[in-house]
Amino acid sequence: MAENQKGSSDFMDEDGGDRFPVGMRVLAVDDDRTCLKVLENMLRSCQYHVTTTTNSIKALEMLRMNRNKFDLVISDVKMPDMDGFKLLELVGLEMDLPVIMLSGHKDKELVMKGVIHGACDYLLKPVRIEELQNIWQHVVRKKIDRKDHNKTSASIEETSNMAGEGSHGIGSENNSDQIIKVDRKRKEQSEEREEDDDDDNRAEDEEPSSQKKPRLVWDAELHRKFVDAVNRLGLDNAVPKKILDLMNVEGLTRENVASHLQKFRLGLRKATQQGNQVATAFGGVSDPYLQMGSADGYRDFCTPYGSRRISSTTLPSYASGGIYCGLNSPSGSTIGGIGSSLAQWRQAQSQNTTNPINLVRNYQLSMFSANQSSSLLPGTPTSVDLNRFQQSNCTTGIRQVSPFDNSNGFTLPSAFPDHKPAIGKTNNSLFGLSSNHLLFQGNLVPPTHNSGAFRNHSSLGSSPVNTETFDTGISSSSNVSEYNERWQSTAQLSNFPSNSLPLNEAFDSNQLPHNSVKFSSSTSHIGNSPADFSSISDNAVPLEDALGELNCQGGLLGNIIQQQRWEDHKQDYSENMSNTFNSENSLSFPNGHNSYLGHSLNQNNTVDASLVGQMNDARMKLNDACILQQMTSQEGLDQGNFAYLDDIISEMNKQV
DNA sequence: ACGTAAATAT
DNA sequence: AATATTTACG
Repeated sequence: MAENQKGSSDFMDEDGGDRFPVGMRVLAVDDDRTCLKVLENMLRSCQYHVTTTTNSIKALEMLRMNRNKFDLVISDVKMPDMDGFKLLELVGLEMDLPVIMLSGHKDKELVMKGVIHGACDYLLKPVRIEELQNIWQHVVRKKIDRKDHNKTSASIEETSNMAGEGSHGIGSENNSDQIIKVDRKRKEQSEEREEDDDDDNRAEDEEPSSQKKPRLVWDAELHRKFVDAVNRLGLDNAVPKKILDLMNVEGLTRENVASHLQKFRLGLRKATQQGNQVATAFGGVSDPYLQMGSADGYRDFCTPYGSRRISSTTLPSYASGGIYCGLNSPSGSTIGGIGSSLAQWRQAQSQNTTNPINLVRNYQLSMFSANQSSSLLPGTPTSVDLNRFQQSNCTTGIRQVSPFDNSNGFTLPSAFPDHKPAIGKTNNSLFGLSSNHLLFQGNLVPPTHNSGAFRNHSSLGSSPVNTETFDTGISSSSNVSEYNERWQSTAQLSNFPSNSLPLNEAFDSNQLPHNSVKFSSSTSHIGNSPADFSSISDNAVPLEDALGELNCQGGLLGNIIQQQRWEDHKQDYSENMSNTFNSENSLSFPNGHNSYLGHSLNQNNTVDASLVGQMNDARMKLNDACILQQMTSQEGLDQGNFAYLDDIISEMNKQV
């Protein structure tokens, strides 16, 4: 009756309860073929789905191989190779399935042994069908026990899920909480499945009595909490348990956190490593972009939706591009702002992360290295690191849940309720970035003068945008509007789901708050490309985020980032920078949409490879600088470390 | 309780 | 095939 299977999977559910015993999947084990046959027939008559085998070892293999494919095991006690007790023991250990022992002897000892080993019942041989008709109760009992256990051990929030048992316990509905469900043990699986007497295969229904823990997905919100917790604890004290407490997420287990922490640290490590590599190649490598892409394991860098990449072979070094990373100057009012406590920063961060846009960005941005972080402040992960991790996630995250893909049930608006700017302005002052803007200056960037340049242009649907203009390399004298148009289109094309809200609108510079980090690049006069590209993501983005932003923009548009503060020192570092900053004509560029540009670019072979190379450099340097900046801020060593920053800048200048 | 590595799931 | 998560273990 393989047909009944269907029902068996639901039998536990409220609704499926009606037919429950019918189709219950039973594995009968007995070395005595005759007895087995008899048993089988009786079980069948009870409407159970029966699978039989005369070999206990084989039985175990079958169970291991078909986890969740059996609801109950009924086994003879005395068997060669492996007796029923052993089987019982292993089953109990590995799959927590109800096991009924069968024996021709009623020795108290044996019965006791069976019970001790976890047998849920001990039947004496000859078994009467009446006895078998009720064995399903053990399945139910088991299930109930498990349920209770879970509830006590970890507050499983989804009682409903529990009821459903087999259902998946992750309520992704509310981004904030995840639910973990029943746990089970998993084991190795031997791959062979053998003959048995009759059928054995099952369709893969889901929830018999044993099942694995549902996979927890670390969505942005959850991760945000995680990062927040880690931040609060400090990387050194951030241990699973503490993090778990801080996160305060129902159903989340320490293991979950530990696991995530593991990955997190790994990401951190990689990041730093990568950073070092980059540092090494600082002046030479022409295509760090690609290197990073494959070297650090973060594939699809900036191209979460696409796979096309720019060929490294076509990446000549970029001569005219340069990067100026003038994080806030060591002097100036900003510094005062920097005084904000880490706590504040954290708050800001969390707030920020809460922002839909940021979230999106996080998902999209790729992570970049921050080499110096470790060397400068050993053991003191910087927020950049954390961010980096987040970013790394985005790459993969996108795969699972695209923030832009409504089909995933991931809804930006609802998922990220507005948070009151408890810290308001403080928010951005974190790293002295408050009220400062990161200026993006690049010679390759298209000129823009309309603040609304990046607004949605629905017309762009899905058709490929002409991006020949991206070939700008250095020449680019194409007219501004055209550029804008293209950028817009391109960006949009890949960025905004047709039905999504025009995030752009939200970021219209006009509507943006002041204290946010901004990226603005204005006409660049460096080299000979009068290109001008300015973007402002004015959304109270903490440095961390700003970094991400920069990474993307810098990487894609390849250019220079500068903070307003930079002005103070621009002369010292670069003449080119002068008067290149005007955040006025800048257009708002929605956070996180930069990567799309990259994507678009990638899709166009027309992109000037050199640009990419340069962008990478820029990005990396920017990173370094930012990190430094960050560290400085955190450590209050602004002045002291500034020298370093200078170096970085000088380095960048050289390139230019 | 931790952290790391192996096992699995996607 | 590469990652992300879950488990097993010391």
